[in-house]
Formats: sequence, structure tokens, C-alpha cells
Amino acid sequence: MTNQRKTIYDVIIGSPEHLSAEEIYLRAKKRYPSLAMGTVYRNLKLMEDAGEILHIRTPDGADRYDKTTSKHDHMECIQCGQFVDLPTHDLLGLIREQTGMEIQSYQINAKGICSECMNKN
Amino acid sequence: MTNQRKTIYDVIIGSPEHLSAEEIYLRAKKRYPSLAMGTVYRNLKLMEDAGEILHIRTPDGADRYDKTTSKHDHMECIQCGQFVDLPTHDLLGLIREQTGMEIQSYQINAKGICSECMNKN
DNA sequence: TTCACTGCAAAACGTTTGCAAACAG
DNA sequence: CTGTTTGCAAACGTTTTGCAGTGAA
Repeated sequence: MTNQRKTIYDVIIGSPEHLSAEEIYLRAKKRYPSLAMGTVYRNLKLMEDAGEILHIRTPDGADRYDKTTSKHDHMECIQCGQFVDLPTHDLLGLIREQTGMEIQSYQINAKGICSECMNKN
Repeated sequence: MTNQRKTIYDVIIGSPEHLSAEEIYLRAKKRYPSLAMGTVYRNLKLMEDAGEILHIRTPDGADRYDKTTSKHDHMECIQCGQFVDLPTHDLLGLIREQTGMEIQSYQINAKGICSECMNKN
């Protein structure tokens, strides 16, 4: 609706990476200098609630935001620091099966070496 | 070594729950009133590094600490708020198999209803 | 006697929020 | 015109840290 929101959204859609709120803020601020951090967070929340983006919560460091909204997991590369998609397949069902517990949702934070860094090495 | 450290350790060992740093602090402070929060965090880190306790990192809210050190996963009960153990089995191998990626470690934060609450319902 | 550990308080970090002003519909 | 959204700055919850003093070995 507002220019701020559109700018923030465009930054996310326009980046192949999984950006943190601050990275989004800095990039959007270049295009819209008066932009405030609070506005970024408020809009990220709105977009998340609207199902337009995915919020990747991390236990250490800043959360990330993903333009791909279909449920999938992520891995943080311990070499380059990027968050990459993890092509997992029905882990929720698997965990439910293994544990027999009433699990509603789950979130994985994996760490490893991304394919790009593997190729470099 | 120090009394503070022993007190903190005893609190963790003596509780069936997965306590947060603040809960540990409050309980240990009852037995050792001059205890400071910084000391709790510093000792938790030492114990974690020594492999004496497990550090459960959470993306929302305070981290928890677990006296069971063997690798396992956890679930947060959305009803009572407790963190309970999740008897998963070789998820790391499974995720590696599914994704073919160089995964070094992972951490799951699941949410659901714990057995105790299931029985109450 | 030495060096690790403590208590304290301040700072760090990422995120949220109250408010009055600005703006979109 | 009305109600949502903004910018600002202050506050939040959790964790870390600098420092001078304390205490365990």
C-alpha cells in the first residue's frame, strides 16, 4: 500500500539471499532514505501474517526473511554465513512417527557447508 | 570449583524441568543470596563447554538448560510452556540423506502438546 | 601468591512499542 | 475526513562484558 512497504517488499523479492531485517533496512533505505527500522519490522510482520514472506527464526543472531513462502527448511553456511534452502521432505511427519507426540510445528536450524562453498573448496 | 558453580549445577541436576537462566538464577540465589546473573551465565557457558549440560537455544524467549547431555531434541508445550524431551532417532542422518548436503549440526525447535497435558485434556 | 572467579553495572543485541505527525483511501 | 502507517526514540528481554575486588588452590 505505502511506498515504504512496496520498497521493502521489492528488496526481499529482488534478492536471491535470505536477508536479515537490518540488511533489508539498509537496502530499502538507499531507495527510500527516510525509512525507519521500526517500519521495516512492522511491515515484515504484516507480510509474514499475510503469507507473503517467510520468517526464519534463528536462535543466535538476527532472524532472516525468505521470499519463498512454501514450507521448507534452512541451513546456515558456517563458511560464508548465508542461509540456504534445505530440500527436506516431510520431516514433520517423520518426527511425529518417531516420537508419537502431538507436534504442531517445528523449525530446524542446521549448520553446514553450502554447495557453493563446497565447490570453491 | 566455587560454591556458586556448585550451587548452579545442583539446581540444574536437581530439577526435572528444562530451566531458563533466570529460573536457575532465582533458585540458586535462594541458596546463595549474593549470586549474580553474570555468574550464572558464565558458569552455564563453562558447563556447556565441559559437556556437563546441554544448551537449548530458542528463537523466541529465553534459552533453556538440560542436565541430559546426550544429543536429543526438544519440544515446547504450547499449553503448559514446558520444554520436554523428544525421543527422535538419527534425524541428522536422515536430513543428510534427504538433502545430500554437508550438514554438520542441526537444532530443532518443535511445538506441540506434551504427554502430560494430553492426559489432562 | 597467583590467577581464575565473582558481583556489579553498563552495554550489547535484535526487536517491539508509544506517540504525535503524515498520509492513503 | 478517518483510520492506517510512518519516523523517532525510548524500552524491551536476554545475554555479554569491563572492571575492580574476592577467594580458591
